Amino acid sequence: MARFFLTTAIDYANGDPHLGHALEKIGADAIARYRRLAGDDVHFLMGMDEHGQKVKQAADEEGVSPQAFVDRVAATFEDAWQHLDISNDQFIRTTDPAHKRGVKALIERIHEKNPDDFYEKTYEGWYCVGCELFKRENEIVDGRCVLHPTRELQWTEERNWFFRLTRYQSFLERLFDERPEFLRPETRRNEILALLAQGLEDISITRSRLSWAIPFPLRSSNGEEQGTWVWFDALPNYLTATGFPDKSYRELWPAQLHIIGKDITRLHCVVWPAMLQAAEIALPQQVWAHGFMTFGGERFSKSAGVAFSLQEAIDRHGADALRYFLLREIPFDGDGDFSWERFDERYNAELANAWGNLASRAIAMVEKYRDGVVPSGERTPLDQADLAELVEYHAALDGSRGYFLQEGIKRALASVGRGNEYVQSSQPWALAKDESKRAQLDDVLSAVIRALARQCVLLHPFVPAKTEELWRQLGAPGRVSDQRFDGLAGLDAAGWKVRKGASLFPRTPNER
RNA sequence: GGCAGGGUAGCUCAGGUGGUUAGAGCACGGCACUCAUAAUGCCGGGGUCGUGGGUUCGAGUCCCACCCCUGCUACCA
Repeated sequence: MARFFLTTAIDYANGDPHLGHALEKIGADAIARYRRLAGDDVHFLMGMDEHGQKVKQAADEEGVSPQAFVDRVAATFEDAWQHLDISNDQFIRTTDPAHKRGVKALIERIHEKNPDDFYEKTYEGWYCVGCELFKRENEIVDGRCVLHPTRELQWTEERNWFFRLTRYQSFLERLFDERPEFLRPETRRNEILALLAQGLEDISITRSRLSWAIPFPLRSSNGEEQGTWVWFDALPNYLTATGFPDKSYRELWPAQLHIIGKDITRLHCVVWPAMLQAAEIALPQQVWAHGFMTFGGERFSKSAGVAFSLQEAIDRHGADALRYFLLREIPFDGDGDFSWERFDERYNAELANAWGNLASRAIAMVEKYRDGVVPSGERTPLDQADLAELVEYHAALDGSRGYFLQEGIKRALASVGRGNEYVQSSQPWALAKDESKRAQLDDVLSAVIRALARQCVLLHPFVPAKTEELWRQLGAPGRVSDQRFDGLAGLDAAGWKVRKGASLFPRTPNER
C-alpha cells in the first residue's frame, strides 16, 4: 500500500475561518479521500500558524494572552473543519511544544551541517509602511514604492540573522529543471522560474522586536535574543508533524503533496526546499498551488468575509452541497467567483434535479416494480460508458497532470446525465405493464442502480456524507469509504434491498 | 515600469499542428413523457470569436499594432 502524506497550508490565527480558507481544505480533503479510494495509506495534515506580530496585536486588543487568543481561534477553525466533514488525520499548531522543539532542532541541524548558512548582518534599506516591507531597487520608482506611490519610504536599520538563500540558487534551478512536476500548475512554475532567472537574495530570518515567536536558537553577537521569522517557523510544520527530530519521522517524511494558495508559492518552492536541503533532509514530492475565490468579483478577504459567515454558507444547502459547489464552480488551478445565485442554480440543477432525482426515481421503481429488491441484469451501454469515462476521471484527479477537481466532478456528473437519458429512453414504466418484457425491465433497473452506486464512489471525495446516505438507500453493503476504484468494473447490485429515504437534496425555491 | 496569461452565445467556459453550416453546460422558448424532488428527455432561438491591419485559396486558430482584464514583480500568514 502506497503512503500518501498530504498537507494544507496552516492558517494564520488572526481571524475567523472564511470561505477562502474552506476552499483549500475542501479541495485537499477531496484529494485525500480520492487517494483512500485508490487504496493509498493516507496521512492528511492541517493546522494553524500561531506566532507573529499580528497575533500579538489581536490578542492585545482583546486584552488576553496570545496563547489564550490562539487557543480560541484554533478551536474555531477545528470546529469549522468538522462541520465541513474534513477528514484530516492530524491538526498541528505552531505553538505545540513538539513543533517548537522541532523548529529549534531543524535550525540547529542546518547550523551543524552548513554552519555558513546563517550569518548576522545589519539590514538597512528603504522600508515601505504600506507594504510593511523592505523594498528593493527595482521596486522603487522616483523614490517611491511602485505599489504605494503616495507613501514616503523610510530608511530603516535592523540587525538580524540571515539565511544564505543565494547558496541554493543552482540547487533550485536544477530542482525545477529535473523535476518539472515539483510545482504545479504550470503558470506558478513559470513564475518561480522567472524569479530564479532574476537571481535570489539572502533573507533575514529573525526579527528583533518580535516577542510572540519561537526564540531563534543561535546566540547573537550582542547577546540579544531574537524571534524566529514566522515563515521559518511555519514552513517546518510539515516536518515537525512527523515527529522530527525523532528518527521515526522518516516513516512519514517526505510528504507526497503540499497544497497551498498561489500567494505563498515562493515560500514553499524556494525557501522551503532550500531549508530542507541546508538541513540535508529530503524534499517533498510535489507542491500544488490553487487559486482564489472572489465574492462578487472582489478578492475574498477578511472584509468580504464579513458579508456572510462560513456557517451561513453551510446552512444554505448543507455542508456537502457547499463542498460540491466550491469544487465544481471554482477551478482548483485558478480563480473563480462565489455567488449565492450560482450556488442555488447548481444545487437545484445538478444535485437536486439531476442526481437526487435520478436516485429518487430509480429507487422508487425498484420498490414499485420489484418489491425493493434489485434484480440481476445484463451489462448495458450505460455500464460501458461509465467505465470508459473512468480514464478521464482519474486523469483529472490522480495528480499525474495536477489536481483538476472540477474536471473530476464533471466526469462523474456525466454519468448522472447518462442515467437520466437512459431511464427516459428505455421507459421502464411501459416495460412494467408488459409481463413479457420482464427481463428487459430487470436490465434497466439493475443498470441504473449500478450507475448510482458507481456515482456514490466517484463523488464520495466531494460529497462524503450524502454518498454514504445514498449508498444506504441503495441497500449496498458496507460503506462507500471502504470501496476501491478497481472494484467498480465488477460492481453488481443484484439482490440489494433498496430503501427509499428522504430526498437526498431537497429542491429549494429560489430566494434572494 | 518589467514578465506571464487571457479577452469566443445572457452567464461559466471548450475549441492539438489554420479548412465543411464555431461547440458544451446553465438560463430562455416549444414539444414529449409520467417512474421521480412540477423532476426527466427531445427540439429550438441566440455569437461582427476585444479592435485595426497583414500572411494565405482559406484564420477564432499564424504575424504586427493597439485597447481592456488578471496574475507575478522574494523576507505581507
